[in-house]
Amino acid sequence: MPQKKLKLADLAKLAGVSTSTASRALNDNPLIKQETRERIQQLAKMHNFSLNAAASRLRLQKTKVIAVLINLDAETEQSIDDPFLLKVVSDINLAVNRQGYELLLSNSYMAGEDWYGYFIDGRRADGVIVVGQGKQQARIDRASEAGMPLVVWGDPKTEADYVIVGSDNFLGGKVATQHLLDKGCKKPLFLGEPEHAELGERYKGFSYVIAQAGLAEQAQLLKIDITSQAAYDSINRKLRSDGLDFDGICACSDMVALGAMKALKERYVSIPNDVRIVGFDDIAMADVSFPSLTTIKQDTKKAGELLVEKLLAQLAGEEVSSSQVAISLVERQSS
Amino acid sequence: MPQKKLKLADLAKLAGVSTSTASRALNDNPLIKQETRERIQQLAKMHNFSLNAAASRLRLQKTKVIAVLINLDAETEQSIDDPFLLKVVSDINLAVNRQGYELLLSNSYMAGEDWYGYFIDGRRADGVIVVGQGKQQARIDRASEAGMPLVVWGDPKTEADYVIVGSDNFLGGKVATQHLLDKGCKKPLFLGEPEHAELGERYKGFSYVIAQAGLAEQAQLLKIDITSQAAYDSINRKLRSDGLDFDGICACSDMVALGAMKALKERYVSIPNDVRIVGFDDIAMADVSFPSLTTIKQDTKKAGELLVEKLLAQLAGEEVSSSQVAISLVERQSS
DNA sequence: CACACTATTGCAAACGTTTGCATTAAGTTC
DNA sequence: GAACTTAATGCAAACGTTTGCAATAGTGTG
Repeated sequence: MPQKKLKLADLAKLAGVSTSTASRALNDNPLIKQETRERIQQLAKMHNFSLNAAASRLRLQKTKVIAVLINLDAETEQSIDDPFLLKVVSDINLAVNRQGYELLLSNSYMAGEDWYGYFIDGRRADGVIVVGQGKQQARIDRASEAGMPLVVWGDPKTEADYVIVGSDNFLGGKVATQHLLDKGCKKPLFLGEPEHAELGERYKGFSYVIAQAGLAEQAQLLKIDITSQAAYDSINRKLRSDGLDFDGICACSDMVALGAMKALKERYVSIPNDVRIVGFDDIAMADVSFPSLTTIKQDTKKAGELLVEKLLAQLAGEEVSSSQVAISLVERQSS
Repeated sequence: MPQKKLKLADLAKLAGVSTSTASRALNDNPLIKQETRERIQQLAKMHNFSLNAAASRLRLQKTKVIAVLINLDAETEQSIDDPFLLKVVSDINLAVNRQGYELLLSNSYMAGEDWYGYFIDGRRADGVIVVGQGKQQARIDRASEAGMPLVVWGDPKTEADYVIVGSDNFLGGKVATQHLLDKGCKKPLFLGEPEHAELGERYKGFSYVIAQAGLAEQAQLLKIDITSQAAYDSINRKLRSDGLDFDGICACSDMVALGAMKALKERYVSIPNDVRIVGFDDIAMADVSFPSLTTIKQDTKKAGELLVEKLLAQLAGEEVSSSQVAISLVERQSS
């Protein structure tokens, strides 16, 4: 069996120094002679020594952990399945690691009501990144007021007293819509949920371009839940009741776009000839679907880095503010 | 600003008892009078008190944390993007929480060479769940030998001295292939990587059914990386060079199946009339694609629960063994 | 050589829990 | 009422780090 866990004191004894010296040596403290430092570090490596993180955290009052809180819808402790959100988490993970922090994956189920108490007082993490457009506004506000280091992935334009990082959704909506018009659409349809913070901005972008082009009369809005299933159902229903009274779809997400596409294809509506479609997110499937999906790409990699950067800056006591990451149009076959 | 963090001793003072009593009360220790217990628990809630996890872990030598290690391919610190793996992680997360544990999301980049040292000695987690068919065999073995509580998501049939949970891939391959034959395929093609543990089992299942049906001559194997892009490219290449010399595809994953489907659709090969396709995993997209994809569903929810259950059993000192979760055929339009 | 300085190292306290053991209070038995 | 049991609580040590301060050794100066 693995011999008893080596603690710092043991390592120090092996090296013939005091624990203090060993501790400092491992942390590359210049107080310790270069030579001694290296010797101890080598020794540590040789013996597969690792510091007890619990002890270290207790002493330092810092965890070197960032919690990522995935905002589940309501209290239905369902798992997330939106591939885009998972991608965001994955990119945050990378950024967190690159900064030498660890990632505690959590959700509103674990964290309960009092996020500040749970994460910060509980010394589980030094700060929190909230992912997911949730109904948890109240809890976020409370945690933020309590002084919890916090960054949210969402719509940066939202008025809030905490830092938000997200795409320029308004611009995204504009670009997508303008692209549809450039391709000749006369009767565009917005498919999504305008009440929602981020999606609402996209809708505003849509409306703005429509108004500029003087197409307000011909444009439509189809309010749906943001799932591919809902998109599929509602497009189906609409085709049955109204017929094909649109020639372009600006979808609030790729999953929604794909759901809509499926409904159209089933009814032999040609894409992009009869209807052009633009999605949002650029998930992996956008490229694989047929026809491949034109979409607004969100730079999740950059976003992950920004989120972490800003959180760390907060921890360092700096003043930080919300910011946007660029979006870009990825033109494929569906338009 | 939030008043100074309340510690257990403070709470005790407020309640007029000793720290020991307070501690026991919060842990519902029957040594303490019921009435006192309730009083203190209420007080704790009132003051939003939470225990310092770092201190608690130090004292208990337990973390109540489970690490999930995502096996990145090689050292290319790339993020994961396979939606299926992310789904697995998400379901593990749920199961972990349900058991009152927290989830540390990690990867080979953070954990370095010596997993035992990093997670266990380092008191970062009590046990580890490894996700993802990786090349990290050596590290897994080493950690397992060192006595690290460990469960792996993979192919349960693999000979190993650690516990593996996964689908019955052999059966999955058989069911998928049989389904193709039932639908009338005469010239089936397996699309995937037979060297790979899990995928290899699926291929064996494929081969088994083929042999039984006496179709060994007509069947083919197309070895590819397990990405939709590789599938798309290789099917394209094959169509160009060999023409359409197959009438069914047994794909090793849904992403691969979708990539293949795209290539076929682009060349106006009719699905399922000319070629029938069966995928593996049942990711969200399988239902949304057009035609929707027949596939072998892996029960990730059940798998997540099993993984966690077995890990906790190990922690409790029980003897546990590998096991399989059921698979099921989800029949859709592509066949 | 005494002095002041600097470069290294060690001592010991503190971080906030949990728990074995001792203690007290209350109840029971003869 | 003494002796004994049981119920409830408190004392103090321990978990393994990190770090302010003290101490020592080494170096150069007048």
